[in-house]
Amino acid sequence: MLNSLKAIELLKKVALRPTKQRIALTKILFQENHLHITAEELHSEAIRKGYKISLATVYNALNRFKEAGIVKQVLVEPGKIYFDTNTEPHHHFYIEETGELLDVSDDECKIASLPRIPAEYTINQVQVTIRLEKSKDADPRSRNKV
Amino acid sequence: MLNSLKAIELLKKVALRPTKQRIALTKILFQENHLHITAEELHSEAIRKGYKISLATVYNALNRFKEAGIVKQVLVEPGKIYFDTNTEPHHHFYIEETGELLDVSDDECKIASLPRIPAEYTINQVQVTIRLEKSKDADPRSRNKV
DNA sequence: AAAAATAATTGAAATACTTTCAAATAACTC
DNA sequence: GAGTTATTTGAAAGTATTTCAATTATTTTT
Repeated sequence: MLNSLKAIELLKKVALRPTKQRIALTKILFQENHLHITAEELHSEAIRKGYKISLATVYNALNRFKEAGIVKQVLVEPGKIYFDTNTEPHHHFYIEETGELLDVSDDECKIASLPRIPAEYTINQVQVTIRLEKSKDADPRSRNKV
Repeated sequence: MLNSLKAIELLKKVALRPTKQRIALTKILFQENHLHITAEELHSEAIRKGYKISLATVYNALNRFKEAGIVKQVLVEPGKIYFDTNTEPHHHFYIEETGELLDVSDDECKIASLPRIPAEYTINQVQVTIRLEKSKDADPRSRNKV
């Protein structure tokens, strides 16, 4: 977990007021390992850690963080927004049964060809989501097929 | 638009009772060109065409269609489910400003390398979403600048 | 072709997630 | 430290979707 000074530094760098609540969330979010977390989960974790913060503030903060470019949204499940602290170009495994999200580095998943982009548009983001499910049969030969 | 006989045929093939409402939706959905549509949009379209059908039924029907594998869900916008009548492996352009979804054929977007799949899991689906935005330099005089 | 069994449709209520509101509070500027 | 500006908050509202239980439609059985 980040210390408060580092958290304040990060918030100031992206021109966000380092309030008590944002510092708390920043400390939880920006760890060594990247995180995939919903607003509700982040709120629970903050409360568990003893911070006094409302759910509305967590939603507000995450939206400011997103605008500031320090988190990204990931949409893999209907009606649920995951926030990803990894803002580098990368992709995801999504495990349907558990709702678990795993990072796939840009290196591990290369796109060979992209289609022609419609005129007047530019690419904002290319997202690859690889949806996984528990193998239904024990036969190893049929695994990893597309 | 499909005729009723073709619609009934399709529904029977996937073991769904061909009710009046499902036949109506099937006729709207499975056209020459593939469709990306939300439940609300499909409901409006059905009403506009003169069918008597409730929104709850549209939601129910789309979920049955999804289970039967004749439509697929596409998640590109928070809190909104698009249904795609193209069930072949393919990808999408998503235009942020308009909420428009465009198909990208499998051929046009080739993935060169996939990461190692975690043990005991199989790939269910690989989705590539290419998010587009209107090029910022719409003014021709400002083009080609860094 | 009834009768019995099964499944689908419906409006309304419930749910889940997220945003908005306006008042109180906190953080910044001078 | 006074004044300005932004943030936090609980509550209410908003949005999309699901569930409910009663009614109605469809299929199966006889």
